[in-house]
Amino acid sequence: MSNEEKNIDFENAIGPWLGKTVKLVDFFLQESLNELNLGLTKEQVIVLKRLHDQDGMNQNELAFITLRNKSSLTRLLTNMERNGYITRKKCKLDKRIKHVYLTNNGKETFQKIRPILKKVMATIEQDVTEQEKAQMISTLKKIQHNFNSKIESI
Amino acid sequence: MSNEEKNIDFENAIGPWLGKTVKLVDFFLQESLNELNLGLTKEQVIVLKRLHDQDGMNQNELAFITLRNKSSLTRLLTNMERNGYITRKKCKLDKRIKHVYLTNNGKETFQKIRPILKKVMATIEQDVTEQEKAQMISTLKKIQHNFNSKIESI
DNA sequence: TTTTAATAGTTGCATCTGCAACTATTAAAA
DNA sequence: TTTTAATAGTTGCAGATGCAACTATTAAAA
Repeated sequence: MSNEEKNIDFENAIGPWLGKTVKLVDFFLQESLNELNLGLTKEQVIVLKRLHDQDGMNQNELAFITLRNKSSLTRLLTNMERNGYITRKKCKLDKRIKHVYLTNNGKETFQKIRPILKKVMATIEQDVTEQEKAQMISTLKKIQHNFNSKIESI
Repeated sequence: MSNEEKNIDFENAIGPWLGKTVKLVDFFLQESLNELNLGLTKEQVIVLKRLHDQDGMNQNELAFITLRNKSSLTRLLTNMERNGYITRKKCKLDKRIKHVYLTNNGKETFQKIRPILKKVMATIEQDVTEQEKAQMISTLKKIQHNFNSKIESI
């Protein structure tokens, strides 16, 4: 059987295993959030987390740090603003820019979901040794580098 | 600083690194597909791949193997059928079931995207040693097991 | 200073997604 | 055999996403 005709093997490749693992983690995170009955999505939770770390980021920064494009973030924030988790304030010095802040409700809500985030992250690393963890992150960085260097060279 | 107040550290945790890596891979895959100008999405490509491996699966099996729920698959297939990549045929023995087949166009299209899939998978594993790869997959399996055992116990 | 270019954010459009409720069909229980 | 339960797939609803085109504003160039 020539190489051209050989099936692409998803069972022994890193990519599919990565994808499946992330889907499982995402499912478990969303499942845990649903139990709180706050109508929160996992995407909104990441935004809450990032704003908790650094309140007042502008939308550009927030889009970058949460790994989505700006139009997607716009609508994510619209939903979160409607639900009272965040507010947008136009910058006085540069009226193009909007800074994003947690409301009190947003801050309180983050405290409610914090244990869930911790639980999910702990479940991921359960029975994973420090050595495995370091090795995993190292290889992930290498993979990211592989793509970043390809993308930048376009 | 008490443990309750400590920030959740995304930089030294496996979860966020996994998520970021998968997003980067997905972006690169979609980017590569867009260059073909076939209007194909990465999700559709995975369906083509799975049907290429095993034509005629029913929707339930296809949903399971592609890691999505059945309603999501229904609409994915609707789009792919509209674009002439697949057909659905009602099973005569059990009229609830629909088998899904690649059309000739679907088969030809898969041959066009096969090199892209190979390229993406090769980029992921570029400069990754066999030892690293085995270690990575082993740890990913462990993580999946952590969640699967939690989910099953509900 | 006027023109041009870059930037921040929004919106239209199309797709993907999950949940819950629904239809149709088949299998199991009474 | 009639009733009940389970199964396969679809649909309404709402959210997330990316791309391209758009507005408003600011910065750079002529």
